[in-house]
Amino acid sequence: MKLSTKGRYAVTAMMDIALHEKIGPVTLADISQCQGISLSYLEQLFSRLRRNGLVKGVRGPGGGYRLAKPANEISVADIIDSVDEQLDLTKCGGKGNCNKGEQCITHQLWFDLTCDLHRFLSGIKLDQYVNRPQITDLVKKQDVQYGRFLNRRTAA
Amino acid sequence: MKLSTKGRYAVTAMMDIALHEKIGPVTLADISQCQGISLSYLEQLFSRLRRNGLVKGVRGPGGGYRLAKPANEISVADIIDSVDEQLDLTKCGGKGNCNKGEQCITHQLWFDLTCDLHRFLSGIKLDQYVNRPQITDLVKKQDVQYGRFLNRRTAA
DNA sequence: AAATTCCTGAGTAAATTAGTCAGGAATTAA
DNA sequence: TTAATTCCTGACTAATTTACTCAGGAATTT
Repeated sequence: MKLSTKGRYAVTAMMDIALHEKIGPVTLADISQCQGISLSYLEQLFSRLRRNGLVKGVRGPGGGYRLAKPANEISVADIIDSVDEQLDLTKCGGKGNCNKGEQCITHQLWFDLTCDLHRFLSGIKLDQYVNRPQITDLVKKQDVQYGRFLNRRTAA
Repeated sequence: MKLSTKGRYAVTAMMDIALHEKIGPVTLADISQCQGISLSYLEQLFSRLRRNGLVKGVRGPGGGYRLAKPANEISVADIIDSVDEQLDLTKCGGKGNCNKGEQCITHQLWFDLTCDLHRFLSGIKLDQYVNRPQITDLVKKQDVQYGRFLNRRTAA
């Protein structure tokens, strides 16, 4: 696990999709424009999110990305792990050979911290933010601003 | 706040000092050798740790660095904030102008997350690890291995 | 058939991390 | 008082990661 802007981009994009689940698939082009992330970079990130089973791609007009499972089953930890592919803070990848084959003095600290942090971020699911009026209002407003989903009938 | 290898280096180094508080100041040369971090990089990091009031430098032979306050008053968050100088995960630095002057849809999420994470890492103090037999044993063993503190009388 | 969108991979630019080098300032011990 | 030790500073470089660009193909819808 690492915590940097890359993971933030991924979570932001996933949130955008989660917030529009009821409308239908969300295109990367839309996310790119509305969230200010380059399209190609999003494609890189989504390639990983897809391989990790967090999203499903739908091709063709009207297509885009949807969540591959319910929003209450996708955690911030899942997303960050998908794009950063680092599961822990230890130098040694949890093996305990961080200092010339032996444990370094902070191995235990990082090991514990990784567990705690992972547990913590695993507890934060996408759906926790999806239904806050504070956020849904903001989303509606911004969708109008960007002219999103204008000629789309709401999906099943 | 960011969570990367830079912060890990800093925490590792601080732990090394905390673990030897009773013996006396710890030199960056020692830390460099024992923890496998380049001396000059350590100097960069300690420049910040010093300016942030976490360590005190003691010059001259027998010198080194000590903690500027008790180990139970120094948290992992303090250390990471010192070297990474980023207090939050939001794109906008907490200002809420992340998307063309307005809040982006994930502002609240990052804002909350930052608070939680900060609180969490603030709760982990250096002294929590200093007295674990598991760790002190390891330290003693490695100190012998590296020939540390051989001709030093234990300090006050 | 044409438009849309995902999807892939290779390549580049920018930022951050990590390390190198050179030299000076304070302190201790011989 | 000299020499050794150690902090301390700043400028520079290398490596890695992050972010972006470009080009083109595959599936799907209209």
